[in-house]
Amino acid sequence: MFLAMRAEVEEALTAALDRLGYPTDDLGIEEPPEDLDAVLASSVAFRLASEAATPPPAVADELADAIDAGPQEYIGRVETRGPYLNFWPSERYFAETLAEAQSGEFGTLPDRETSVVVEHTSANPTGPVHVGRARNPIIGDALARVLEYAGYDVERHYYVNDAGRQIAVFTWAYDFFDEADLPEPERESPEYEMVRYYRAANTYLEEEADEESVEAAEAEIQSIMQGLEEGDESAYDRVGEVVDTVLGGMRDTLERLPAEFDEFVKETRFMRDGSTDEIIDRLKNTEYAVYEDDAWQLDLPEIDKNLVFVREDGTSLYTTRDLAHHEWKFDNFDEAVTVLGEDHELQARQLRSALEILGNDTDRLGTVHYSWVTLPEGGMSTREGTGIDLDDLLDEAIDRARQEVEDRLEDRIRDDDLSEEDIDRIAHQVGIGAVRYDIVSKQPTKGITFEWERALDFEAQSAPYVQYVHARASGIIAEAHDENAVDPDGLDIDVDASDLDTDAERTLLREIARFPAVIEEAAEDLQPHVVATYTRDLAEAFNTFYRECPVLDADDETRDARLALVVAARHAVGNALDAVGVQAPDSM
RNA sequence: GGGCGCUUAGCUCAGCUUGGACAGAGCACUUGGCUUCGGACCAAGAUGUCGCGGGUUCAAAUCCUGCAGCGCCCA
Repeated sequence: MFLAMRAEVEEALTAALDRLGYPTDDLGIEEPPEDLDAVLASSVAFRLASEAATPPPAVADELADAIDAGPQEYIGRVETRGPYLNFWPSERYFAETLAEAQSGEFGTLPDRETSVVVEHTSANPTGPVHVGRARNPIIGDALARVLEYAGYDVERHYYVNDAGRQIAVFTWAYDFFDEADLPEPERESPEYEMVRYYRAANTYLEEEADEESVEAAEAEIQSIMQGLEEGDESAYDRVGEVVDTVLGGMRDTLERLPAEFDEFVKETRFMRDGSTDEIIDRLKNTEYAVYEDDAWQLDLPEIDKNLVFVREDGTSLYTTRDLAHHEWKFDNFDEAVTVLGEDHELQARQLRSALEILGNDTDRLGTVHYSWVTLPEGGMSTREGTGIDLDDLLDEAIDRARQEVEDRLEDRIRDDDLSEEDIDRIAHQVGIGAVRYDIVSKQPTKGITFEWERALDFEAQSAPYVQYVHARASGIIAEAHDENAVDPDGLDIDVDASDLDTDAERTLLREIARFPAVIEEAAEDLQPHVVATYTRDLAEAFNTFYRECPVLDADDETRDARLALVVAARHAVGNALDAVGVQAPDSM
């Protein structure tokens, strides 16, 4: 109802301004400070004061009178406080919020009939997924979920860099080294087994081999790359075997988050189908193309650095192939969103600019950048084998969560004997949830230094705090279910929201009402972290309500109204967690 | 050298896109609350040169500009 109320406030304010002969271009809509339980406010009076030659508070009063005159559904009353206009919700606002949130779909916005492809992770298939890049699948998956809630038709893609030099080196190494000479893998999983060849190759080329051996290896690596460039099927097969094996293992790790993909799109696909060559031809014919230092470049407007799109040796570059990739996205989807590390910032700007030059509407392209997770001693590298594997982080998180559950087992008030399976389930939900929540709740552009204690802190403003609210709400509903056979997914009782008249109940209902607007904002700005911030506010409102308002022991009318409120809160908190990819346990 | 990003309480972070009501949370610290639906909770207290300087404005954490520290990028 928040969205509807905001629309109504905008309309009423515009009409009032119009009637009084004021400009309506800037309504100054904002949210009121916390000590006011109004839902919306406006500071427009400040801006009109000089024009009206009247002090702001007087203008505000004048506007309030003008608005009062009109008919309203969700605006209960308008009051001024100094120069500010504050809008209080009507009884109907609360009643409809309560009714709307009885649905398990609460927070899902109407279908936009717009398809969007979310590309995320896209890490080079060279070895185990490490924590340095772990923000990508977590942010990317949350973003995809938020967009689905916002009514988009979403596909998740992983773009596989299978054409770069690193992969050619890897392919050469896979043939060159004998497994017997390699160290034991850190885990029994394909990517851990395979990365040994990759690391051995880099050590060999950089430190161990004599000049002659390096030359021989380089010749082989070059021939693999040339083979790909020329469409040699045997080169694709050799590279494909290595890439698919490593990727298979990485995929298993990502599924633990869970981050799943609808499609793994290979870079070589756009070499094989000729679209990269076509892009090169078209770029050469644009007015921005220059031939300098034996390479074809684009002299992009507003970007100092030229974009090289054909190398000296005639081969294409990563970005050239990515241009073909993006035109393919534009052919198949209405919008495209990409989650990229901060190191791709320049590339992304060049890509956008080049796509524009090629005649594409780049408003359809959205980009989210995130900073690395680093260790106190520095960055993480697959090649050097420095860093924390995501598998290890998740294992540790689950172990610590399990320990936490077991420690709390004795002083549980609720006598619902947890089985071994329950403990295992909770450990997974809480452990993985805590990791995801910690990452998704921060702005992606801020750097994170990884520290075990901090990453696995279950107190703080963390997932378990919010998950606990869901478990509490579920507990109450289950109990009510036992007593009255109510449907836990929505109460079919005739409920009057006006029975919910304490501050705690009203505050909770106002928080619940905001959820769809939060989804809309997160989707619009591609910022899933605002949903995480919201879950905390909602959880806090619920806990205050929980403390002050007994549900099952209240008199019949109040009990039914409060039960409906608990159902609504459960849907809001459950779906908000779901939107950022954190599981909502029914018990913990 | 050039470009992009970050800097808010002792610590971890919201708020900045669209300037507006005393800058908000959590952790840690002090205190109170379990015969009551789940204490991974609630309530109260204390905590700030919003990196530094200048500018625009009735009004700046928010916009512009210079600088510093850190991170990243420049076939």
